[in-house]
Amino acid sequence: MVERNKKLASLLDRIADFLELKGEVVYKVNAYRKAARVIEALTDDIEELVKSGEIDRVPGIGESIKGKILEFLRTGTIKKYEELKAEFPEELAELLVISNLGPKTLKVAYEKLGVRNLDDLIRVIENGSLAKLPGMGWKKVDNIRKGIELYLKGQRRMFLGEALEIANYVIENLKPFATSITYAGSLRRMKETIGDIDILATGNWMEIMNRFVSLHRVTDILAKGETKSSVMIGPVQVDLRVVKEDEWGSALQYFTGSKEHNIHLREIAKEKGLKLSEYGVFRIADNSKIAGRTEEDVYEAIGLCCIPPELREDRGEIERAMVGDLPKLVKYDEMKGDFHVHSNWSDGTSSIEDIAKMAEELGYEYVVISDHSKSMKIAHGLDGKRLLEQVEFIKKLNKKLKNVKILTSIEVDILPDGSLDLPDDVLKELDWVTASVHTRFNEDATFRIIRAIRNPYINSIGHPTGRLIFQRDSYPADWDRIFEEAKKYHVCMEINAQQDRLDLPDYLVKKAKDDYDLKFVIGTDAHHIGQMRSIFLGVAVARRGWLERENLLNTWSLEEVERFIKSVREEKLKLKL
DNA sequence: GCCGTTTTCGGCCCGACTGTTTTCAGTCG
Repeated sequence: MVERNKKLASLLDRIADFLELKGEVVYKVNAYRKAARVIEALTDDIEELVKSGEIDRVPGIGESIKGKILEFLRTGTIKKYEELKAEFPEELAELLVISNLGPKTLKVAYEKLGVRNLDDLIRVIENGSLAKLPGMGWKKVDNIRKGIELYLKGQRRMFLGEALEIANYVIENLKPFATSITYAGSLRRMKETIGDIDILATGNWMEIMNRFVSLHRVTDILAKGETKSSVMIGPVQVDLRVVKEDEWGSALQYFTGSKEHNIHLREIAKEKGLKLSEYGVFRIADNSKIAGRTEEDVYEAIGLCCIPPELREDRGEIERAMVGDLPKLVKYDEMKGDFHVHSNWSDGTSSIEDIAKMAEELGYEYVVISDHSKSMKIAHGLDGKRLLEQVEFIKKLNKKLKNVKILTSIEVDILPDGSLDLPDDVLKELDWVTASVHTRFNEDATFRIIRAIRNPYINSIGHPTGRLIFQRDSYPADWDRIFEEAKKYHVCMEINAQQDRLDLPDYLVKKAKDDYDLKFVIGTDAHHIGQMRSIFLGVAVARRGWLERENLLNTWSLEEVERFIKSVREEKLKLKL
């Protein structure tokens, strides 16, 4: 995420909060919110866009907000924000994230009861004065109390992999009783983290709902009805909805989202005299239903081709679907190899033979064994001598293997000065070389990565941002410069498929593809053969990054990959001369 | 505040639920 964009977005968000508290018209508030989302999603620094004049073409940013952006770039803040901050306590706006407590209620509590922060709010709930306000009552106050409890617990999102496991458990157990059943929401869009799980089914609602709430792993039943039930499975909320067969497509479309995608879609429907809801597509004129049974029907009725769930974030996919020009995304079942697996030669627990066997089982043509290099002492990293022993070992093993080839490799450490942890005369013996940063996560890594990219034997950068989801942010880095250099030196970006990495993240994948036409490799970074199965998480990131076959080496045959490696090495040696 | 092969003004996504209402406001997804 571009740091400056993030700061600007949060400032605009806060202005929206204050305006909402002030009672401004909702459209004005929404305009600021939308602009904040748009700016946050930009992969280019907002200052660059202003300089180049491209800012005028960014949807959702008009004269007024553009003026505030200029002001922000000039002064580091926005006068309107400072004024509003003088009018309302900042802490008050923060309370808006509490469920069941909206701006209207909060405004009245502030004006009539002097509520300025969470402590004040709890106090007026306890002493009953909030319930006495006009339009309020004990039930509303009770719901706000529940909202506060949730807020204090700090709702944790979960990894995509965790959510999929739970969703699949529910679906497997309900499948025998449903005509159709699948997961929807951010899970179906394969977002990197998931809040709660939405499952959609058709069939006999009573049977399905009964089975659902009595699943073994259910720890709490929150609600049970004809169309919607909610349970807790451990700390995770799972919602199940049962819909009619002829509403399956529109319901699936609606519940898959994203919200932004759906809003944009409905605007387009409206322009065409249509109305889109979870119940179907209707002609506004006579309220007749023209689609709803399948998602394809729904999109088609609005004049679009069906958009893969991973793209539904309103980042240009709707415009592309209107002209029938969606990317042909890589598919989950077309992976022909894994570019990053550790063996028991370093810190992995599986033998190279077992890794080969697993690769065969997964239907691969090749697997890249890349252990750690020597400076990773904790991981028993390989020095030059042991690495060359491993290369000899693999050469012999390859002669015995029939269906799969092991490519020799190393995950060589990029040292603090940008040099590599192994000499070139060792690296040149390998089929593939991945270079990764494993130290000094707080320092800007741009020059280190660029120096590594310029090495003639490097093929890819491993987990390029170094982030750990929920745990550690990316180190600061100038991705434009890195991608530019990677393009010049034919270096691929890894999409690391470990569930807590997913690195490169989807938005940078899209940027690297769109702006620099880079190539990518998915590596599971497996330390045990079981983890090789998680490659689908990497494919999900690739799809969310709009990748097609030509962008992703894993979809290529062994022959294509070897040809690519050979030509790239020749090119790079030429550059060196 | 943004936006325009219906427009430079007058619109702005759709529906459900809840609670406090006697016709609707607030909140949510």
